[in-house]
Amino acid sequence: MNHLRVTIREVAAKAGVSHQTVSRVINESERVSPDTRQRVQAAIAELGYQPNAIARSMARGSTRTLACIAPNLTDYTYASIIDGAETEARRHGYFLISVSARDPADFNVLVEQLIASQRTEGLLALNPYIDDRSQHLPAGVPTVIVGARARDERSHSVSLDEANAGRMATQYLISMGHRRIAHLTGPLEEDCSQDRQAGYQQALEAAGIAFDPTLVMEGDWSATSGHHAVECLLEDGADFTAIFAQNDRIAVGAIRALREAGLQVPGQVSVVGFDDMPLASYFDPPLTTLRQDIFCIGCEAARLLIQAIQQPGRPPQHMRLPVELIVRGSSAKANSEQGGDRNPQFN
Amino acid sequence: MNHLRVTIREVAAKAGVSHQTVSRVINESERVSPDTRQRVQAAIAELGYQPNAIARSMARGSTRTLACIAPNLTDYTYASIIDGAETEARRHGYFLISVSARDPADFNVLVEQLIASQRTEGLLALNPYIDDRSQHLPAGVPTVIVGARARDERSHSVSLDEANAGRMATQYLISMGHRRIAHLTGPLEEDCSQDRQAGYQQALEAAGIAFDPTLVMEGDWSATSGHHAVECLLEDGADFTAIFAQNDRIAVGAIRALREAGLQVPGQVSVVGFDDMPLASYFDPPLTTLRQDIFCIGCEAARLLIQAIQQPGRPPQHMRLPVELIVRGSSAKANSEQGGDRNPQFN
DNA sequence: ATGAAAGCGCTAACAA
DNA sequence: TTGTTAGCGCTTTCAT
Repeated sequence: MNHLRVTIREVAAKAGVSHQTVSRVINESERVSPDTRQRVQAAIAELGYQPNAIARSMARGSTRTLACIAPNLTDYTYASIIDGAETEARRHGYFLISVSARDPADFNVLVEQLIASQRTEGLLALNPYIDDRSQHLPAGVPTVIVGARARDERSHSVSLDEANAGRMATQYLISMGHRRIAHLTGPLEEDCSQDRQAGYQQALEAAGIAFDPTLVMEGDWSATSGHHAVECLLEDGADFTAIFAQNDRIAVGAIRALREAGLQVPGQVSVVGFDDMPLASYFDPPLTTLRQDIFCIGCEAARLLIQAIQQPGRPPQHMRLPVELIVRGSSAKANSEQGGDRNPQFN
Repeated sequence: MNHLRVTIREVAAKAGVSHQTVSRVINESERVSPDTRQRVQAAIAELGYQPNAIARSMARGSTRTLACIAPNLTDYTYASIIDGAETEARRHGYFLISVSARDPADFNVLVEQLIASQRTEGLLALNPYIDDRSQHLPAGVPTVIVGARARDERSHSVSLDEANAGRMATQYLISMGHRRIAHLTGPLEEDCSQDRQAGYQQALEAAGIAFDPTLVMEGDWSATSGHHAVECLLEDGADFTAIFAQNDRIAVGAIRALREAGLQVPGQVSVVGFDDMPLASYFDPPLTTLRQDIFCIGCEAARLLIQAIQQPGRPPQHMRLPVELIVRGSSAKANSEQGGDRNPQFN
């Protein structure tokens, strides 16, 4: 096997044309006679010629590659967004380089290596921290923020309608007769956690229920943090008949802790999660949760980014996708004899 | 902001040196006087110069980019391998382009676009189908097969010691007194499913238990397929006191189906899964499973691939990583009064 | 220690 | 319709 790759000029020589004509053929230009095209294509096939993508990027000044920076690549949410974005990108002839940034410093290094180096033409920033002093988005490069609010005048964004989602979950629990609703959040430095909490408070307010900050516990999205939050709540003698958890893993951890304390779900405490992760319906009890079309978020983000690349002057777009409440077994009507002033752990 | 990026020549002009000297500075060559270096670095900082990665790739003939083709990017197993590989690749100065190939045709297109176009220098093929007539690995390009056996004389591979894992799970159940052990596999066209099943059969044989093909059900890795497999087994009146499922999702589906049939887990049927996925310990009952260090598999795969790129003549390496049995609540000793000849569905 | 010249493989602009 | 000439921004000889 010939290790030296065949170039456009060798094809040209073989076909008896100039290298430019070969270029026209591989770029599907109309300005080539059918006969010439035929000969060039034959030469290409015979030599097994493949255009060199880097040389094309160089000559065109366009790499047809996007960058995606996420906190990690394994969380189902991030992985799904990336999968959606990758699929959509490829439909448009783009590739996606996905990297995980463990911290803001890492994020900045990656922006430099991927964007400033012009290796990629646009950036998908998944769930960046809101503190813009620690993470620097590149100026002058198309950027789509996913899962958080845009933080400047240039960036586009795609996210859920988080506040509305928070309201929906809370309203649902209120409609089931719950008035003491604990709230287990993700890291409050993340936009989505803040927005979901805002929705939670709005729903309480709308129902005339006083917001009780002692019922709010911050977590880190892990089941362990949900478990711990409920332990703390119970230790403090908190009084609640329902829990709204900001993701399904927190919900699952919370349910475990409730069980360990001898509380029944949903008999004594109802639990609502968020995400509708793949096995949400296989937990015991099956999780009531807010479903987001996470693959779609990734697709839309990639679509927006490619539009931004191809139409530079375009004003920033901000997409908000809806969520859907999926009612399963982890939530139920509040027990009427179980008053809001009795601590459920003593039932 | 100047949209036209600053080049090496502008830096050179500003520093009063040739562009080549700037090149030496950014490539950390020794052959530059401290004084010149200083001036160049000042000019770089002042102009905000960033080397163009594509031009460097072009000039060097090396893109420092790897390709990773996976069936999808969302399965926890694939996502973890990719995360591990990406992290390791970056430690070595490489980026990773990850794509999902929905079918073998897609796989071949991607190989062409990513490898043959010389956009990437090596390939990580996750769990490719064993049928090598449908998926064409590139010749002459460093390749590491992950999660399957190497299919040619050139490719490297990283995978679990699947057969041994299958034996371990089965031996464990046998040691708990089970003799009628059903086996729920993944798609049998995948190497790992075959190998795990081989281990299962070996363990039975070693224990003098006849292999009963009616106890083996093929699935597609989904919880639904596990659920369905158990339904079929029960409908057929199959006789078993334990199940070895080839992944945790299948196990979870199986447990659901057993419950629906009124069977207790692990009271009447023990279940062992595979993977130790993140919430395995949060299911009811917590899953007994085989844990694999999946992030490590990704790291090793990337390490091997980069070695293969940097030392072309290197003979193919084949790494096999161990698994670990994690005993939790879904498995228990076989009920002595629950004979091997009674159908558990009638208990 | 530094600079000049020659490409890497391709596309784009202009000629013919 | 086709060919010629210049680069793209950098690295790599080879001089000096």
